[in-house]
Amino acid sequence: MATPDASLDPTELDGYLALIEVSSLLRHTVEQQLRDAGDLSYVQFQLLARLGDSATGSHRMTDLADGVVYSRSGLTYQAQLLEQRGLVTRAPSREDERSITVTLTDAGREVLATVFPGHIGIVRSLLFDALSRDEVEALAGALTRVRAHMRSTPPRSAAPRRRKAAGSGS
Amino acid sequence: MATPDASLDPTELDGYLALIEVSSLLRHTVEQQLRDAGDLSYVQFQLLARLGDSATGSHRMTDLADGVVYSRSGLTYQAQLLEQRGLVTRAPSREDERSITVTLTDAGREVLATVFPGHIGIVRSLLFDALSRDEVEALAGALTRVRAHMRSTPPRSAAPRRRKAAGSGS
DNA sequence: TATTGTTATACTCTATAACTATA
DNA sequence: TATAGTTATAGAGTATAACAATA
Repeated sequence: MATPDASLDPTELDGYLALIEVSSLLRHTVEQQLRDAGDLSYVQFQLLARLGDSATGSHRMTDLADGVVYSRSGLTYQAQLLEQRGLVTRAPSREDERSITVTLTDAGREVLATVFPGHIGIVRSLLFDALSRDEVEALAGALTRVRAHMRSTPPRSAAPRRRKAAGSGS
Repeated sequence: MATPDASLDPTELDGYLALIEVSSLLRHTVEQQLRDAGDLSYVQFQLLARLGDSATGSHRMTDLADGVVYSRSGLTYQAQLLEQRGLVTRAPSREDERSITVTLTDAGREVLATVFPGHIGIVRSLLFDALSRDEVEALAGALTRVRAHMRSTPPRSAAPRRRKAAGSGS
């Protein structure tokens, strides 16, 4: 068998398959927990968490979209759901009237706080309890590298808000 | 306790966040490639690949469901789509008339072959090109450990009456 | 009665395109 | 014209429960 670019050695293949299964199972388990504990989808949780991480508790819609890799309409949809539940507010920005500033409410922080311990508990028990300290560091190190690589790699279609240069006459 | 179970140290947190983003992006990119190259969803690809890995090219529905973590109805849905496209056949098993044996067709193998190089190419360029050999091994090692741990951990709620012991390989 | 699988159905989520409004 | 966001809409995917058939 040849080993051209389009192949993986056994270690790589195993790593890839393990990554898929691990992330899949972790995601699945976490989603259930989030649903049970706070009636949140994973995306909704990510949005709230992102707002919670911000010093102001706010972000523009566009900034929220970046990193969650979603279509704008998808973000609008999720933001509406969160707003309806009173977990965030949406208000036009004064600096740029085109922008909408999304802000975490107290209720939003509460839900986040309610959900967080269980979330972390799952990540710990499912992901990290199996690993030694060295392995944790190796894993984090490798994945951080990969993440940086991915971020710097032209995603060929996940461009933030680039219109597709679809040839002639749009 | 200063560091209770329900918390993660910075390295762990970073590792977790990196895992989420990496797997998410990888999945997203691969899904597009599979869609473009073979009009397959990731789940459909997984099912075909699983059949392709089998010596006989066949599996029972139940065996296919295991490891893809889906509901049975979800599997039926996907299997129907694949059958309609002629990529698999479904036939009752003679050993156990309750079981359905799903078998990869030549057309299925063809699609798999068409799609595979691009798939692998993405995994390589996105995931492994950023890592040294040592990192690849460390990543694979850690994730393999985690996977084994997860497989041996009671899914806490995804087990109606599923008492299937014996963790299998791969 | 337990297991294998299907069907019916409802729902969530995502993506595309057309649209409004501001820069 | 380009950017920020929404709306309309359509489709894929998933889960649950009821169901039939075999062990």
